[in-house]
Amino acid sequence: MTRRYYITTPIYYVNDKPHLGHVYTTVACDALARFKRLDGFDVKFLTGTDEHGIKVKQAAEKAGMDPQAFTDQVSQTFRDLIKTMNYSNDDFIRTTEDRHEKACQILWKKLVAAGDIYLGKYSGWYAIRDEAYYGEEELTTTPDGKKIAPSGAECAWVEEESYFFRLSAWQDRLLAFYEKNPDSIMPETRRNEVISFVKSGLRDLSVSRTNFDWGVPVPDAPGHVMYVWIDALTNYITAIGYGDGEDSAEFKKFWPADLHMVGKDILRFHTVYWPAFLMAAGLEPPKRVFAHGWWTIEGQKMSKSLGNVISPDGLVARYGVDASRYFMLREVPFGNDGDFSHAQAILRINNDLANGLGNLAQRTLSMIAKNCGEAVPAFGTLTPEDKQLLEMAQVKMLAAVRTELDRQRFHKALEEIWNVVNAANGYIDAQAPWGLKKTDPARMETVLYVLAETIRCLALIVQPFVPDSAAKMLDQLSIPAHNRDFSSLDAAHALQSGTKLPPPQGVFPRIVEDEQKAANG
RNA sequence: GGCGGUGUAGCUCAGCCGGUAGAGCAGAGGAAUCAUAAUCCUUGUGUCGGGGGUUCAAGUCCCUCCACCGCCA
Repeated sequence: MTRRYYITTPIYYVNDKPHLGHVYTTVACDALARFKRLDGFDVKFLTGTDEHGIKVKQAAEKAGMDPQAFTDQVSQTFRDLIKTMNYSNDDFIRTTEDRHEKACQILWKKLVAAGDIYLGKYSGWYAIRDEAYYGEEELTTTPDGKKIAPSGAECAWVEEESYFFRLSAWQDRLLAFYEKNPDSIMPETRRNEVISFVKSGLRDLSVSRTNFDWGVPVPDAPGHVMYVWIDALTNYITAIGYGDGEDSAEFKKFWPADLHMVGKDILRFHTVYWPAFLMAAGLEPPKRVFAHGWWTIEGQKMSKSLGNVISPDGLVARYGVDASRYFMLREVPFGNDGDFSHAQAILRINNDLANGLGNLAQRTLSMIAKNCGEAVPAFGTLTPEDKQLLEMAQVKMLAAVRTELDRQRFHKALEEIWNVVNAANGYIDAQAPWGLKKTDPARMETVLYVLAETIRCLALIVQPFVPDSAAKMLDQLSIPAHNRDFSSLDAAHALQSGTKLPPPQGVFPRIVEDEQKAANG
């Protein structure tokens, strides 16, 4: 059995500056990718940027730049996040790369050969600003006869030659696919939306444009470039070598993707258009598309005009990478919308990370440093309490977390982990090793051993979420690099008594802000 | 308007195929003092949105009304 796992973020449109929303999607994928790697899978984790389209072309002109130079620059702001947020992506795709043009054209030709693409004429009310067509009934007319879209953009009647994808022919096969693969769209409420959309009937899809040239040229059709979706969605197969043909080893290995993570705004494209394109080309649809929710900021929509957009740099400067990652994944049931409030972030970070896991490690390791010769203590006969905690940490926790993450329930996975953190803090209080120090030093060592071993397990499993902090904890337990994947998360790989330990250091700092700053948000 | 969803403790949310409500956080009280002024224990009498119905029994099923949200290229 191939234990492989292919996970993707959307490609981000370079017209936008990176913000909390982008980071949220990618962090979720990153945590999953890291988890799967540690769990023994051969993982491919892809992210990238979407760089074509009339808007980009215009933005480049406005900046007085060549479009390629312009996208090079803007795309870089997204690549910078790899360091800022500590992403572990295996590749970064850009739609302006040669390999992508190749892949798009191969796919296009497949669709043509299958008879699913034909030349037609597109006409309608077009708003350049929105890069979108509107129906007559959506428009309002100004006194001087201008047609205005609901967005406020001015529209003009446009007719152009365009290639169409025969989406209308795929309705039944799409519905059959959803039926047979109930987990292919999550959460369930999104699945319902998609199904009802498809049931309401599908129109053919315009898939080329002649009014701009910043895109992938349509094969054998001078003047046409591919329009948005074939170009953008194809990135998922480009990155695994589809440009070298569908027999390429990497493509065979990684397709179909296990998970396309998307924001709910692009759900339809991923669950209707994309599977239809793929099936038409004789390829399998992705196994799952998961649409997560949006963040509001202190109860308000995130928007430039409100000036409440959270930048990745700002986020990390304030809380640190790991704490930021933790908060995003822990605070909200994944799939729901959530609110980002600084007060809540501080509460969560301080309670769970600093006071919970961080303090547990610190109190345990400093007792060991002071009382056990700076080495992993010896242990005697284990009591039922000892065994119970170890069983939780070494056996049950990983299974539970695995189950939750396989359904993208990040908050639940973290909750499972923190059940063990809380149990350990309860255990240390009940056992009171600081009292045993005088009455029964041998028992004290056993208790500290059980705690240290529990912390080892916790540090291992927390790696996907807070990679740097986890590494520090593992360093403090002198765990070698080759014993840090989940195959070591069991009793057989437990700490060896006598192993020298470095001096303990705090791993999760408390966030302390003066009231003024906290009040201002 | 059509389809779907939500409305449960101050806040965020669990409550599977019905048997008289739970968790975390916040708040209150206490214990302990190893630790990042951290930890542990105790503490929840809520019209389960309103009204009606089915049932021995309904947040849990049915109808209806109200509010909010999503999708309808």
